[in-house]
Amino acid sequence: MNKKVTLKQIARELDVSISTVSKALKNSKEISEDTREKVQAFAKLYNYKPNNIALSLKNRKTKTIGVIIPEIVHHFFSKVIRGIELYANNKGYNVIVGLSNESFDKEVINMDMLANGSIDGFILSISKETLLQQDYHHFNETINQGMPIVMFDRVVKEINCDKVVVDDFKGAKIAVEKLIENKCKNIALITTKDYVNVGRYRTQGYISALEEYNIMPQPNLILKVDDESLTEYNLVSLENEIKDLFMGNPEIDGVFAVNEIYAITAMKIARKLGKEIPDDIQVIGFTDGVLSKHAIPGLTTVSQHGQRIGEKAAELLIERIENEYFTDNFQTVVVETELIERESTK
Amino acid sequence: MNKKVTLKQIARELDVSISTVSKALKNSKEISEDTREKVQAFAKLYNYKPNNIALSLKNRKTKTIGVIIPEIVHHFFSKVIRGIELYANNKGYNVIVGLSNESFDKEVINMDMLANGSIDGFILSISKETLLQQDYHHFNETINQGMPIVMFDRVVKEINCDKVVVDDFKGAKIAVEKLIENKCKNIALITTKDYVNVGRYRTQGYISALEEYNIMPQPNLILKVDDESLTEYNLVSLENEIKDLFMGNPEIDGVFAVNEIYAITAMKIARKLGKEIPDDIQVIGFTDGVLSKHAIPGLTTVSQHGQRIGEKAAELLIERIENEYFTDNFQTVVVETELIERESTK
DNA sequence: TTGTACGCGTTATCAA
DNA sequence: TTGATAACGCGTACAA
Repeated sequence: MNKKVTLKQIARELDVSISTVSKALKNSKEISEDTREKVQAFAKLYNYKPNNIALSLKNRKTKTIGVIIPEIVHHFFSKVIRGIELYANNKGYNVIVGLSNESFDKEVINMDMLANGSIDGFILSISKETLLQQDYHHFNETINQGMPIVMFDRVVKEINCDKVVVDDFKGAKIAVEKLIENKCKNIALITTKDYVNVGRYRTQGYISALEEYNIMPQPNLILKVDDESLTEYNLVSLENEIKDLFMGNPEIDGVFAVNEIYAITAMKIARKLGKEIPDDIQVIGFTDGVLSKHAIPGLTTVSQHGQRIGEKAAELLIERIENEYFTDNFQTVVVETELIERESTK
Repeated sequence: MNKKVTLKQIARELDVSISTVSKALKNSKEISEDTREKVQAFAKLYNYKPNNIALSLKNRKTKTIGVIIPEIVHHFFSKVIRGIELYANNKGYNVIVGLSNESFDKEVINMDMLANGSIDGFILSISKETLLQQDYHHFNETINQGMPIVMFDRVVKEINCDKVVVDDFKGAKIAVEKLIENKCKNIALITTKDYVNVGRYRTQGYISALEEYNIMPQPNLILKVDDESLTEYNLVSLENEIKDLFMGNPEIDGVFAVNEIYAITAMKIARKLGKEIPDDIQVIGFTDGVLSKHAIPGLTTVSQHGQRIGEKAAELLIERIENEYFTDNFQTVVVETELIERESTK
């Protein structure tokens, strides 16, 4: 077992000083060709690589990005991570991932673990519990210590930092407009409780589209799903709520749902109730994941371009890290959505 | 902006030595109650936290695990990561994620980046390209440098290390036996090319189940999907291959597919060809992801318990790290599969 | 009770 | 051309 070699060991072995070795490996002109070759050959033989930790300590830079997300078993978030990885790796950065699991405490603990020197900056999406409690002190403290943060998707106006968001409002509006243009007269909305701001914006987009066409929003057509558990979708209760929605409003001929699960479940329930898709009811979801693509019929969805969001977030963060201006000029980048049409609409 | 405080700054401020501060913060009896309180109060005020990097350098331990996987936008792998995170965080470890994107080069580069001091050990699943080339030198080099590795799912017998695998053979066998018991007479297999060993084992399980029941495996019922791109499923060509399979063998009344996508696609094609599921054809897949759960009809699958695999891998790795025996006694842990029955079988 | 000195691995500056 | 020294931040054995 050949443990990792250090400069010191090479120096001892070759009977020169540590700094000579260091310089020789950097091809410094100060060192004679002779020793340079000798050192480099030896280093190559023993596969010398500088120790990242020592470099981090010296440079006060870790070349590592911390990512905190609520959940990783989730198509959107994993796409974002892929985007972050892609961009960060290209720039020579590593990515450390922490999961908040939608919990405030875990979010704080994870950030604490990483904020003490392990990383150069954060990319994060806020947990539901944090949004609910509206306690954002940990973000501000981190920023105050000179550690830049970029938020994505679930962002919050109370914090001053770079942000990358989807145009939830516009994405939803375009989707609902599509349904209206497709002759839907009674369009239901299946959304989250209002404290999840992306859900709120999408709800507003829905209403705005209706108003655009002088359609009066009907409160009874709006279902705000009660997901008390925060993390796991309770399928049975979701199905029941949607069933009640359809049974109570048989005139529904279009559905806009703020995520894939809601949309897929709506399709399932509709068909159980004897409705054909898209003939009787047209459905559009949000988030272009595997479910939408492989559903039968294929689900028309608003794609968020998760990977692009990740890349952009990484770009903003690395920009700040490398230029060391941490305090002003914050931007909010909007990544456009795209309506991907499949068979659940006409 | 209050930059992070160090021991040195506290010492200077309070006009004591650095080591006094250090000891005081550790509640050492050596230090007088007086100074202890003074120091602790000051530290608390300025929110002192020891610098992880400095600790890592000193202790030669980073308390960080490196995870290299081929792809993160993938239900199974993200579940494994969740399991790793869960266990690792509990033990005070962080998780750094690298994506090989199924490429040999990226796998090597990513490991190189992390192996130089950034982490204490690896958990990884081998990329398809690496499996194809059968070049495993980077794993051995890493191990030889005293860095422990735990492999999961896509493992390889050539490397001596701890492994966590699914019993692909048994899982497949049980699935196919189920089909046979359900009166299927002509069971097709949709699998990968043989160099993906999990596909190979599942194929063997399929054959073994047939033989158990004295059924002669029919080569024309076995489809080895040609996924040249390695990373992205080419849906159209997949659909065509499956269509040819069904058209060429109308007697097929059961399908076992080695992953979700193959299974879902098989269901889709079967129905396009006018077959009812499960009445005309019963289908079982492998990997219990969102697709299986939300498909209509729900897909019966062999669940791999990804999260448990991740937890176990983390446990094995941390065990080695903390006990510093890196060279022998390697174990291969088999995580049992479970057949989850839904509506695609009778 | 407090402080000094050293080492973790590296690089940069300055001295020889 | 080479080497010694300091510094990054911390903890600890040992000296005062």
